[in-house]
Amino acid sequence: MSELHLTEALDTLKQAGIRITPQRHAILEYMIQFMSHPTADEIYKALEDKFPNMSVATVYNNLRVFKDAGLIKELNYGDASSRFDFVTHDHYHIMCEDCGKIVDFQYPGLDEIEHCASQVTGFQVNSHRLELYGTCPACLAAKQKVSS
Amino acid sequence: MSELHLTEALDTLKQAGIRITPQRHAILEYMIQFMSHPTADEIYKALEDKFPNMSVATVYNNLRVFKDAGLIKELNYGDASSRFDFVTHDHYHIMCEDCGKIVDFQYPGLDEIEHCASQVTGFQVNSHRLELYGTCPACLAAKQKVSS
DNA sequence: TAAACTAATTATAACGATTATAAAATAGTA
DNA sequence: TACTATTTTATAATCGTTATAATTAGTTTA
Repeated sequence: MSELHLTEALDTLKQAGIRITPQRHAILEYMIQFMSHPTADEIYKALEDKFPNMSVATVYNNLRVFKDAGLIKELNYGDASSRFDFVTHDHYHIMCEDCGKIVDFQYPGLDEIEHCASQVTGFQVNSHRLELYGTCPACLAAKQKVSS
Repeated sequence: MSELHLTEALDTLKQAGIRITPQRHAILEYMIQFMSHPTADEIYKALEDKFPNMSVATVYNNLRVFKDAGLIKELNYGDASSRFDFVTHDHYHIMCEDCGKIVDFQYPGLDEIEHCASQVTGFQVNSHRLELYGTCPACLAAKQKVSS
């Protein structure tokens, strides 16, 4: 399953004429295997055993390469580091405001809103970003315990 | 109209025990009058005639104060500077990927999606963020001209 | 397979937005 | 008017990210 994602991803790169280096292979492998939403620095730290000489710039460069190739998405959160998300199927994110955990969830097409906005503003709409914020079950439970 | 927003905003601050300084007054006035989505630096530059000695830190500090008081919202765009939006009624933003222009538009309640996500993930949902991206009419026209 | 060409990596320094700090100034109140 | 906590200012620091230039290494072609 995750093997498939990896070979597909490598194929996409090859198609686009992008070289497959060991570092790129490892970064992709990491993102697919853990399916988390890591920062560039987390990836860098996770791979420093395997690549003691790898530069942070390499991580950033390659994340941009992957992003341009459509393999991953970048999630911005103001001052904090960007997080990167391997693209599988369309999904949205819900983030815990207490612990920062990010959970995926699916929701059927919001194409409707893109169409509506296009009508009203005259924009040609390419994409949208939707995120929810709240408190995750674990943090809810923790709060419950404190207050009781 | 914008007068009303200003006095309301000042009132909110007073209620919260936050002092009204000339700088705060001017920043609020600027945001309400132009109803744009300025960066901290744009505000800083716009007010440097009135306050030649004002520090950038003052702008940042007060934007945070206003944000905590619920008067404004912060819009993050990765590496680029945050933009700040005076809160009036609920609306969403659509951004031009070519020139960076941000336009407001309204769309009736997406409470449905908050409810749905809550069911699926077990989160308590507090808020959401939705943004659209595309090309504005002016940039569309410019492209048309070039290609014809 | 080896040479050649080009792209990628590394190490480092730079950048830019934002924040921390400490001293000076000031708003709000008694 | 005087007091006191808050705010402003000026400056330096921080941190994520990117630019640069030299070195290394994929890939292609002979």
